[in-house]
Amino acid sequence: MRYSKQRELVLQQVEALHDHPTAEEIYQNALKECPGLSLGTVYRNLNSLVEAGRVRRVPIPGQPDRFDHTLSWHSHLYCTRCGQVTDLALDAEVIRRLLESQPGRVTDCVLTWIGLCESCAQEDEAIKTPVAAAL
Amino acid sequence: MRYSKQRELVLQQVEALHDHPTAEEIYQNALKECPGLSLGTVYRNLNSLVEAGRVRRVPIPGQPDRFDHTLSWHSHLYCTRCGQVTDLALDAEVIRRLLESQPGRVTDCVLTWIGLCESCAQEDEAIKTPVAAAL
DNA sequence: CTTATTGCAAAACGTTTGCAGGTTT
DNA sequence: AAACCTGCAAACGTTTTGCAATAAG
Repeated sequence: MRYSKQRELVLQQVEALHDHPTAEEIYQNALKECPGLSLGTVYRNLNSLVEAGRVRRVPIPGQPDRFDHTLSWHSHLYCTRCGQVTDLALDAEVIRRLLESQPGRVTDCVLTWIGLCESCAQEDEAIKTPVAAAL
Repeated sequence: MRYSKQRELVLQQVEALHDHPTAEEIYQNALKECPGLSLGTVYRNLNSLVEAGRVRRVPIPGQPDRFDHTLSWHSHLYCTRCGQVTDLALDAEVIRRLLESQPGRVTDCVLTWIGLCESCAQEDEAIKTPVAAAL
């Protein structure tokens, strides 16, 4: 893999944006520092960076892929209210038990939680109980 | 939700095809029994059946959605060699520990294993060790 | 000088949607 | 009759691709 200004910039963005940006978000941010950059190049570079193991792809059902600078294994919570994706650590022993219980030759595992993040869960609670919120 | 021949047929197909068919596969099979059926209708009905809880959607990263007649919670293995999706039971205690450890208000969880299914893992082994396979 | 990488635009892909007409209740 | 559902085709959002031009080694 040859050096390229564009790929370096894409990697920088993924490492700078810690909120699991989409390709489009990475593109919009990178554009500020490299006018003329094209979205296709961002996609191509994200693919090679994922393949090279420098970046992780975070697939979210029914949503565009996100990208993660954290390389160690963890799970994600997709909040259906605010759209935010947050990292969730998992008990190491639970992971080991999961991995050990699998037949075949597993190379990867995608674990995604769907629901409300902590702050949306709180807000939602407040909305559901307006009386309590007014106190 | 009103009765419709097309929706009934889509449901039948999901229940008949136990290999996690895609919308396209369901469409192709249903077409035999209902010529003139349209793909859009299959998508619409799959969506309403999922919403009604009669069918489960199985999202596979980078692949079209699959649909599952099994309603109880389980995980899936996507074989990157043959493309097959197989059900994988999970230890109930492990699931409970996973769910309990989550913050926010989780409503669903998608757990997908990526790798080789048992038969592809075997074949792959045979290819990698041709001498052993010849014995 | 060779070949990877780029920007651009077009296409691919899976899926949704608007509409006019047909079905169910 | 009112609502729902259909087929059709067009549109959608995300991602990939073919191409000629540019940049890296």
